[in-house]
This record gives sequence, structure tokens and C-alpha cells, in this order.
Amino acid sequence: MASSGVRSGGAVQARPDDKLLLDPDEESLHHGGSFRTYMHHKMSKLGEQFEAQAADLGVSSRIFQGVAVHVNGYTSPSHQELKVLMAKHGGVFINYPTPTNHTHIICSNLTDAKIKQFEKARNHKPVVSPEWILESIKAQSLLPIAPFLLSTLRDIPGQQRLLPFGTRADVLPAKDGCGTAHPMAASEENPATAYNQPSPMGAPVAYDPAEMRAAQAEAARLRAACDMLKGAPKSSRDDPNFVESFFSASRLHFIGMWKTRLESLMLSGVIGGPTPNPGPGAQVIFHVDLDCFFASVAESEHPLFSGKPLAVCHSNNAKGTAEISSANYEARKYGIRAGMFMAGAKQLCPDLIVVPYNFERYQEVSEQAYKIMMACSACVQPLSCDEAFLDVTGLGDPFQLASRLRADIQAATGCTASVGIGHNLLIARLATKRAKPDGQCHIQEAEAASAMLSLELSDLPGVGWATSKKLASLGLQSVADLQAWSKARLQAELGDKTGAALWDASRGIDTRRVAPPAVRKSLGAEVNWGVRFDSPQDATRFLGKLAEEVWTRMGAAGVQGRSLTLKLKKRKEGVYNPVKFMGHGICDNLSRTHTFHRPAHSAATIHRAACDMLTSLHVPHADIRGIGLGVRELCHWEERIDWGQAVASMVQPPSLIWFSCLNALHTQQMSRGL
DNA sequence: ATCCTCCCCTAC
DNA sequence: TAAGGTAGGGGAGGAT
Ligand SMILES: Nc1ccn([C@H]2C[C@H](O)[C@@H](COP(=O)(O)OP(=O)(O)OP(=O)(O)O)O2)c(=O)n1
Ligand SMILES: [Mg+2]
Ligand SMILES: [Mg+2]
Repeated sequence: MASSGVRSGGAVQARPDDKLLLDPDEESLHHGGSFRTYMHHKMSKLGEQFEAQAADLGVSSRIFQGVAVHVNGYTSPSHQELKVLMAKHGGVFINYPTPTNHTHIICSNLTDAKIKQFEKARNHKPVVSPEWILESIKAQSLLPIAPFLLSTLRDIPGQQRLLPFGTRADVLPAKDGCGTAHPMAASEENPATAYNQPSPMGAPVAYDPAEMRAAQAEAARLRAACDMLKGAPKSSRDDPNFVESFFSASRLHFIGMWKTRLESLMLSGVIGGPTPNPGPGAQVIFHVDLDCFFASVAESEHPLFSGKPLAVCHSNNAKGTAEISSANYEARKYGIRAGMFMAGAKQLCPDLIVVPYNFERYQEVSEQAYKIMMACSACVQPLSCDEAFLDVTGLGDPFQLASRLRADIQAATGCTASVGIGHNLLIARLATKRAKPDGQCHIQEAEAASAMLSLELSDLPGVGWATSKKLASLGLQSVADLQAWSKARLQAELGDKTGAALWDASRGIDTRRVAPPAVRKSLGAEVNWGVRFDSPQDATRFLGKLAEEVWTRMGAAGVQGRSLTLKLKKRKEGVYNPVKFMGHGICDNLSRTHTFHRPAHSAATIHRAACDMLTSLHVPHADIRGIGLGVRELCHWEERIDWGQAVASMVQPPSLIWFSCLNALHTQQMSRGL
């Protein structure tokens, strides 16, 4: 089978029914005693390794005496570089954290999953940006962590929910009692140094203050003019139109629904590019991805912004929990990443320019980029609104082809794209990372093996936060470690599919072909923000809206379904106050599935079944923080026509056939008035 | 063996 | 204050 991605299933978080068995301090771990024993041994071993390394390097200062850091997730500088720096300056680097073996967590990317983990740690440590280490070394003394805190945001038990504006102490960064300013931090009091930009090593270089002021003013104007930001944000309690307004402003809804929208584009004007010629040699695959897509759209429309740190976000509140959607590459130099809270981003870069979303424009740019890609090759596999695989085998010099493709996209949209080129999908995707921003990179088949060795495990597709932890718990920290394990052993530890996929991925092996979009298997709608109910009837009413939503989407997609799943987020016992404004906080996730006898549905049928499942889950209405409905076992309307045959015929050789399939679908949709 | 249900994980 | 969605893959464990 294809080695598309690697996923580790199984419960990595403590499951609700496990929680009584777990030491509270280790809630985020999921292993039993034998694991702990193993880790204890492993950690002493690493400690020895560290001692040896420190001796080799020679300790040049004692800046970090008494400091023990644990580095979480991807950082710049890398884990390895931070480890060396800590060693050189008298600190300790902890690979496997226990509640007591480290003093700080170093992290530059605050993803949802990480926040969840930090939230869970009972005896939490300050979460600090790697800049703290770099700046302390530069200053030759241990600087206060305050300006470098990423987040000490936590759920605090015993406080009320949805506090009125201005009273949310829990979202404010904790003060560490020592108010010395970050040497690089811009300050209100000192306008002369107010606009700083990062520099690779040397002193901060100021942005032009006048330009910066103009850019900030322009951003403020955009925010003021943004329809989505009119009026105070409301929860499900106060907004009768909550579901609709939530979806219309949700970026994740936008990117999640993109495929559905893209379909109608591909149907409207099929642009048949040249068909790849397989030939005897290796395939040539492009992975095309727009650079900082949403941020790039803002930059292209407002040239004033370019070269300055910019992020797309609903809110500019420097203490708030609005999430960054996309940060441009200047902002990324400060460590700003998608998914971070604005509070964290502004700590890293107080001068960050924040612009609101422009979903209509993203849609247009996405469509234009797809048209250009489809003109480049007839064999395009959409991955997301800003990303696709192209099979360009036999279509000419790949490097020139990529240059032309990128130039065309930029000319048409004002946004830059990067292209990764490889002999398979995995290598092409990895090449894109090297190419970015505004570049292209061909990893030749001969260099693929060594390229793999330079990657972090989390660079492998499918290896996210949980899988990285799981691998680390098995003593696997690098691609080389992974390669040293047999396929059978990986399968035994991680499951059959996951183990095999990892074994392949670590070697740069990927047997997938560029393929047409697959037939949809499920369809759903959920809301996990602003969900607060005052009565069981509120919950029922909300489910009614969701049922309508799902039913509408089923109609638009031309499907019916036999299986309905209700998903609930239930406030975890003892946690009352989500970190994120109107967020769900720490929850137990519950689900129930109902199977219908006949796929015939109406919104009312769906609603009734959903309400029955809600009742059977016995969750008090006040504890519900998120709710969703999903339909599976879909019957596609198309299947009754010869769509099914068309699909079957294109399963093997991926080529231009699927455009005719889309055409067939289009005709059918037209005939249904869609 | 193969299913089904209830999760978990990942990517955008 | 702010909009933490969506779809697919896959694993564990029990039922068939
Ligand atoms: N956590 C995320 C990830 C992505 N997106 C949105 C905004 C991005 O612009 C778009 C495309 O996602 P990418 O992963 O391609 O990220 P970018 O295009 O922003 O940056 P890159 O240059 O790394 O591709 O999806 C988002 O809102 N939240
Ligand atoms: Mg992108
Ligand atoms: Mg992308």
C-alpha cells in the first residue's frame, strides 16, 4: 500500500475512564509503571550523554546555572543547537520532562495540542521562547523571563465562565515579579527604539518608524472596516444567529470547506493542461504551496506591509486569545506561527501588524492558482486551498516548468508560491519546505536518502505532536533512529499500518501516485466555540440548527447517509474557566452513533435522532462546551447514474480522466439545479 | 477474519 | 474579548 502518512492511533492522552489510575502530575502521560521505569533509565542515560557532551564542548559560562530546560516542539534554533548552547553556558537540557526535573519549557510554537498539554500539567513550568536563551547569552547574564513568556495561560478551576470584559485575569500573562524589559522589546516609553526587527545574530535593526506608523494605521483602518468585527462577540446564549455568524467568520470552517467550493470551480471551466507521459524513467512530482497564503494576500493588496511583520487574525488585542491564522515570513523570524494566541505573538513582536480576514479574496486567489496549475498539468491533486500535487512527468525541464508556474501564479494573484520537486509525493512535499518562501527546490532521487537524515521526526508527514512523544518514549528521536528499527518492530509498537508507513517514510519511500479527489465518505458540522447553554431546551434548539446545517450540506453535496454521529465536548470535572475567550477549555470528548434503517433523511429526522443521543449521553446542559453532527455511510446521488463506473475506471491509472468525471458530476448537478 | 463503535491523531 | 472546522486514516476491543 501507499505510504501516504503516518498516524499513531490509540489513546495518547489519558482517557476519561483512566483518570483515576493516573498520578495527577502525570496526567499527560499515558503509560503504566513499566514505561516510567524504562523512562527513568533512559533519562539517566541521557544525563550521562549530556555530561560527556558538555565536557567535549567546554563550558564557557555559568549563565544558566540552576536552569533546566525542556524544549517542546519545533524551535528555531533547533533542539540540538539549544542543547549545545545550554551545555556551553552551564545549564541543563532535559529530554524527558517529569514534574520536577526541569525549570522552564522552551517553545516557540504554541499549538492547540501543546496548550492542552500545558493546561493539564498540575505543577506547570513557565513556557518561554528560545529567544530568552539567545538573548541571555548575548547579554552574558540570565535575563528575566517575563518578556519572553509565551504563555502561562491556564484554565483555573473554581472561577466563572464567560466573565464580562476586563475581568479575565486568567488570560493575562503571569508576572514573574521582575520587570526588567527585554533588551529587544519595543516599548511605549521609548519611541526611538519602538520599531525593531530581528536580525540573524547582530543588534536589532529598526524598521522605518514613519513607514511603520503608516502600516499600523492602514491595518487599523482595515480592522475598522471589517464587517465581521462589528459588535461584541456573542456566545450561543446571546446570539440567535450564532451558528451562522460563527461559520461565516471561522477560518477553520473556511479552509475545512474549501474542497466543496473548489469542486464547483473545477467544474465551471475545465482547463485541460498537458497530460504527463510516464515513460520509462522516474516520475516527476511538483508540490505547490502558496507562501503564507492569507498574510500574502494582505501584503499583495497593501505593499506598505511588505517587509514588516504581519499576521492575519480576528483581533489585535495584545492580551487576547485570538488565534493567528497566518504570519508572513518577517513575523516568523520572531517565532510567530499559525495557531498562536495574539498575546503570545505580541510578546514575541509587539509591533506585529494585524489585519483581518478577507475570505472572498482568498477564494479568488485560490481559484486563480488552481487554474494556473491545471494549465501546467492535467494531473492535479488538490490538497488544500493553497496547495496541490502535480504530476509533470515528461512535460519538460522541471526546473523551468516550476519557474514558469511560480511566475504565472505571482503575476495572476500577487502572491508567491513555492514548488518542491521530487520523484515521489513525499520527497516533493519535503522539498517545498526547503524551497520556501518564494523558491523552488528539486531533491534528486540520489540525494533523497541523505535528505531524510537531516529531518526532524516531526517533519515526516503524519508525525505530529502525539506521535513524536510516542516515538520519543520508545527512544526514537531522529530519522536515523527510526531507520534502525525493523518494520516488524515498528508495527508491533505502533500498529500495522502506522508502523509500515513510518518505516517507508523514514526512507523517503512513497508509492502513492498523484490521484483525483476521492469520493467523499463523511460530512459534518460542529461548533466548539462560544457554546454555552442555560437549559436543556437551549441544547436541543442548537442541535436543531446543526441538523439544518448538515441537511443543507447533504443536499448541496448530493448525498444521503445511514449513520449519524453526535459529538460532544463536556467540561472536565474541576475545570470551569477556559484559557481561550469563549473557548471549550479542557474537555472530555464523547460520541454516540445512530444507524438508520433507510438512508432517507430530513432535517427533522436528523434532529430527532441527535436529540435521543444527546439524552443518552447524560451530559448536564451547563457542561456542554462543544457539539457536532456528522453523517457517514453516504450514498452518493451520482452513483445511480454512471458516475460509479467512471470512478471505478479511473481508480488505477491517474490521468486526465477525472476531469471528465467532474464534468459528469457537473452536468448532474446542473440538472438538479445546484 | 471482519465488522462495528468509540475514540485519537493529523493536516490544512 | 472573538469566531478552537473538517475529513480521512487508523487503533483497541468487543460482537459477529
Ligand atoms: N493552523 C492554521 C493553518 C493554516 N491556516 C490557513 C492560513 C494559511 O495561510 C492557509 C494555508 O496553510 P499553510 O499551512 O499552507 O500555511 P501558509 O500558507 O500560511 O504558510 P506556508 O508558507 O508555510 O505555506 O491556511 C489557518 O488558518 N490556521
Ligand atoms: Mg501555504
Ligand atoms: Mg498549504
